[in-house]
Amino acid sequence: MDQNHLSEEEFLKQYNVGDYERPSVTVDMLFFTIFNKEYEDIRKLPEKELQLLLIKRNGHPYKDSWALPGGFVNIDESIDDAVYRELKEETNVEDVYFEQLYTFGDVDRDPRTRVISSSYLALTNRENINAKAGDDASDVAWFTIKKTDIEMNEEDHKKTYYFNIYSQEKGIDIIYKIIEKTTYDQYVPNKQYEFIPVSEEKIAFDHIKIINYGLDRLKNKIEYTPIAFNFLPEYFTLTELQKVYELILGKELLKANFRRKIKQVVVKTEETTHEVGHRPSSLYTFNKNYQTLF
Amino acid sequence: MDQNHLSEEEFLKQYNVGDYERPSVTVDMLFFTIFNKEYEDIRKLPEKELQLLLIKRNGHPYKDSWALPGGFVNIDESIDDAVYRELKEETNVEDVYFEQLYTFGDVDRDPRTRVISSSYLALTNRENINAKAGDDASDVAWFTIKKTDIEMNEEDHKKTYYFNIYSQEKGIDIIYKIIEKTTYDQYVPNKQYEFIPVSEEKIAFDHIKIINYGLDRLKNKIEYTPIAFNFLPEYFTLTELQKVYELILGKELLKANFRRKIKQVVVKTEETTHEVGHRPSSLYTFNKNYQTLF
DNA sequence: ATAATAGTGTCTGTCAGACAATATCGT
DNA sequence: ACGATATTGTCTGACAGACACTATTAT
Repeated sequence: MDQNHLSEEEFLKQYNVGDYERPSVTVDMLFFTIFNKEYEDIRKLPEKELQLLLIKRNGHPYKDSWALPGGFVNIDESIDDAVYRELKEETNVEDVYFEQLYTFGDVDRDPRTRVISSSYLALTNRENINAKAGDDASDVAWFTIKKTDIEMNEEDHKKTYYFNIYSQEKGIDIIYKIIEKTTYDQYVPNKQYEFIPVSEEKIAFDHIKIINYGLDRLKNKIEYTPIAFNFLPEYFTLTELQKVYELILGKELLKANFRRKIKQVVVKTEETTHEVGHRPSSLYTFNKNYQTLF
Repeated sequence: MDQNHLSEEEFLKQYNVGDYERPSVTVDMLFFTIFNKEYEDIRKLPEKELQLLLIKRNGHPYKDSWALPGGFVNIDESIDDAVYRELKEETNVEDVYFEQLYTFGDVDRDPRTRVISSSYLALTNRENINAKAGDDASDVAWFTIKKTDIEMNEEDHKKTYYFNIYSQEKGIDIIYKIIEKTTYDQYVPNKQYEFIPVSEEKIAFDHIKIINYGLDRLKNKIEYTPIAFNFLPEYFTLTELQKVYELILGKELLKANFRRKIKQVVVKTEETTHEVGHRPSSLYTFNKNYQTLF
């Protein structure tokens, strides 16, 4: 019995949700894949690119800007279910690794109304994906993501780099300049985003911030979890795996050291690559019984 | 102009939020401090305990159970602002480190209505805090948190431990048994919570899950960020700092090694402890110009 | 002297970074 | 033979874990 002499059952029966204003809750998805860019010289291995799925907005606000796919969380589905549903709706894939990133809840994120958005990271290899434009989108495209360091000041705890989001196929090039500063009183770096106008194309809402947040997570997690394997097919070469790591970490690795490191995480198969114009490579699989990663 | 021939300004003017059902959004706060438990023998150093603030629920549901402090996110405030406001309301502190943990959004979290909750970690040292019971609470208390390993099976990727939440002062003892399993197809361990009834007292909602999530984050982050310093006053001894680390990590550390490790992160002052019944210790401060942590 | 804590030196094994050397395929 | 990639061996320095030893205070 509570102070109104109601049992829990009675209380829930008479409970009224109330009609004060509630924010809308949405999910935004960072759907990353790795794209193999083939060379004309078949003896050379394809170059890998980190790509992100963006949709072109059909209506206001941010009309004609590129936004993360996503949508509202329905009243009768969990946040994870909403992500699952949206992934299936927009890309027709079901079996994709995803994880929650961060929930963005600033008041002025969306000029229409108050929107709180949980961002999610989704990773897969490029096969079987057919992204299609939904109601709210006039176009869908995979964008290559690249960061280029401009300046690194160790003493100052300051880091400046270009953030390049482009689609060669569509002829779109979007550039932001990002300045990261770690101040004395907080160890979470402060990030400042500046749009560099090279064309009319832009990233909608605060999505550039979310994209960068996702890249940071990816970079951290690849060091101590096996997320990298989500980007690759079941069988892959060690050079392919290494290139995934190099792409996410943004630096080159030494082959011998990399192989020593991931030895316990992969299993060698009898199969090799064929007709590649050079020494064939053994194919490996992910070792599901790895103890610790690295 | 969009498909209805409206400019962005016109669009926003006529935009209607719509009246479909929206979930409620709340924040739940994990407010951790470290408590110094003094010994009668003044020559012995106080033992440190990790403590968490919980409130006793006044009404249904989970009446008389212990819950995390928190509340609704208002329509005109950011999630962080809501946390800031709640922290001030419930504990009257303003200058506290906090960070977002995870947003829990299962459909059946709260029997009253659909509630999506962002959990936050808040850390401070115990001074100047006066928690008070709010409207929805009949009591507030600091609970000591302890984990005791029962079983660790390396091959099986299985870990079992007791999760003990108690207040000696109030004579309350709450125990859960947690089983963590890492299965082949996912590297995020699956956690199973079992309430061990030693008394009538319980943890409300899914808050035991949130508490455990926060402890995991704390354990991870203490290794590569200076969060530990939030638990200590401005000046502290290295033994105190080490005990904070031991508490969070759940294992003893070797003094010489610990000191070598944190050398660059602290600054030695001229001051020492006084009248402690043994050799006095130098007092140290956090070095704000640390380059990397460990 | 003893209890209790503070503070330092050093041995050892592990591991990451760097680099070198050898192997195998197609043209 | 050459171009391209595959695969393995090993030297070195940094660093974490373990342990031992010395120092200083109050009772």
